[in-house]
Amino acid sequence: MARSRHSDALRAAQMYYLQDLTMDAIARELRTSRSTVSRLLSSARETGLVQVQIRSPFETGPELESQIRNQYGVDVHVVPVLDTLNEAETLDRVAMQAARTIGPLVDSNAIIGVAWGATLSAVSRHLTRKVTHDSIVVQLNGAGNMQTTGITYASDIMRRFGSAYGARVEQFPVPAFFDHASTKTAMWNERSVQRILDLQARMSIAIFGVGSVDSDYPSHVYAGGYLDEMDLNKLAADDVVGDVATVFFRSDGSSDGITLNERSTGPSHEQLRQVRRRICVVSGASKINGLQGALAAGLATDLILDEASARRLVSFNGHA
Amino acid sequence: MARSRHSDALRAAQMYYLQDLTMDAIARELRTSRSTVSRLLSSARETGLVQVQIRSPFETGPELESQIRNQYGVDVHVVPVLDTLNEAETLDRVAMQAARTIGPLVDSNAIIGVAWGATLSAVSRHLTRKVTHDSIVVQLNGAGNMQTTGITYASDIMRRFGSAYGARVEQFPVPAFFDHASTKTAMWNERSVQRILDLQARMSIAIFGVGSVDSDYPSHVYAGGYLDEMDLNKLAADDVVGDVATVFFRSDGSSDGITLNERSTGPSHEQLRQVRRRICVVSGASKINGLQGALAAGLATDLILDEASARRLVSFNGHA
DNA sequence: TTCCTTACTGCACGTTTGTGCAAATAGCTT
DNA sequence: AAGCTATTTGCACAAACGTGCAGTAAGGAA
Repeated sequence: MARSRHSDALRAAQMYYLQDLTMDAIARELRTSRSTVSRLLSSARETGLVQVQIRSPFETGPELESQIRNQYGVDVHVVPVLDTLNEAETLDRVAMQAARTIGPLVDSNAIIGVAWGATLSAVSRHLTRKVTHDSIVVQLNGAGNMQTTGITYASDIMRRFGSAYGARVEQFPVPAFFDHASTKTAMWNERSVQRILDLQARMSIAIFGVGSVDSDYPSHVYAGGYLDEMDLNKLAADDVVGDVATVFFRSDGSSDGITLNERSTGPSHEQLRQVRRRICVVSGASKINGLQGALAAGLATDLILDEASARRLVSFNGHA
Repeated sequence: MARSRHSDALRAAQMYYLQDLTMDAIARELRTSRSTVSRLLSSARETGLVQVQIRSPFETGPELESQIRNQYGVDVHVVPVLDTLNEAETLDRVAMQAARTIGPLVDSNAIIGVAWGATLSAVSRHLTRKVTHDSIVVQLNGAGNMQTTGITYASDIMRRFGSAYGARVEQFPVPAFFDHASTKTAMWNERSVQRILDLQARMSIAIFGVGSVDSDYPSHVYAGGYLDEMDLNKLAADDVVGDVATVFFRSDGSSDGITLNERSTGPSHEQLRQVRRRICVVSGASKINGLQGALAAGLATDLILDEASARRLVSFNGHA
């Protein structure tokens, strides 16, 4: 029976983590084999029954973190990685740690806004389960583009978030950018769209990466058929350095007069800043410019990034 | 340098618990040996840098817990132990789990009231370290008796609490019971005593066991030279079933008219009930009667006890 | 400098833990 | 009941881990 399985996992977890017994001893008490106990414990970790937290007492923690914390006023988690790892490995490690960091922040009745992109995709693959009630995962911005509807890619991300937290998933079935601002206006009056916008307005957590215009490894937005050449030229002319959820900004955080934003489906920066917890995940030193702009715009309350980027971010501001 | 040691421990902990690397891999990244990493991780756990939490989603948890929760309105943690273990082993396991359960509740600026006794002694030996600021550990009741000052015994407990949480320790250098109520009145007007009483009045957490009159394994209070035969007779005549911090109560939780309480140095039940978190630790089925009285008196907000006792507590009330 | 004390490191060994695989069991369908 | 599929279990082996011990480095006193 599934009932006893769950409660066995609980007992095993208590004995293992709280009483420091060996799996062997636990197996004897539960009258089962040691390997079953090993699996019970795995599933206990997997389902979020056991939560490992690292509370970095930041008065003594690495000064990198407190430096960033002070400069930008965000709660920062630096992920230690060797500088020699390649982008993909780094992303994987950052994503894994981001997923575990996000876990404790998610709670029942949360409305979780989720963007899409390579970073979020990686994060979504490492989420640890956690039981919550009446939570909702809502897509922050449309994912359709000129070639595909982009739906499957973004919806995979959303689905993983939803199933990790037992939350209802609300997709946003619109393109990333409209061709005409007037179409957006029209759509924004549709009740089906308003339902999503209403959820977004009530978000308690938002999770996103950043796009950076000059990334070596350009974000999907800049390379994936979402924008045509004219759009890209206009972005350059407007001094855009990056985006969050397909809404663009300049290095100083400003975004006034960037016309492309009028056709974008992501939440305005003003709206985003209303959200209580705004978690930004960044991996890869090439995103520095975008990240700097996003921080200047005050888009994040929590920042999770790799050590190399953290270093560059500090020196970036240091001699700027 | 101690600096790099601490931050290595942090990095190692992040890599081990958040990125799922093996100690071997971490050792290579930190350019040290695997055994050093093992030790770094031990110290990270030891110092509370890593915190393992088990969040029992009680809608599906063992019904024992929710039954007690509903009957007595306390937050309960049942410690799984085989019924066949002896008292000492059970106490040890309960104490270990109690210590880990208490950890997350202790915070900076806390004033922690601590009683003494076999249970608290065991708990104090298993506390996990946690860095806090400006916390104070204050002794709940005097420990002197007719034969000894009881100071070393109780003060060991206090000292362990203090050093685990980096808290200042405030002992209460009075006997457990005065011979004359008038002496107590006099002492209670002394400024040195008032300083302690003032701290007690501002406690945010209180931690105590229960004494049970008919325990097979009688509490120190009933056997240790604290009370003479006349006192014990009077307790029996008053229908006393147990005590918390040397303040007695009856099975229904009442304590009016128990004259011995006028000579006791522990906090009155009324005062104790003012404390936000009141954590009661109980091990051993023979304490059921005392525990039942303590719960009836509403002395605890949190209860940590072994499974066998939990079962007896439920059936006790079931056919009562 | 030399000697002493203390704390840390890596090795080697025994213990503990994860996991592929085959057997067993449970759940369903016909 | 039989037959099928999907899980779950225990075994056995390899991988990962903890710890006593001896060697080494880092301070401190004479």
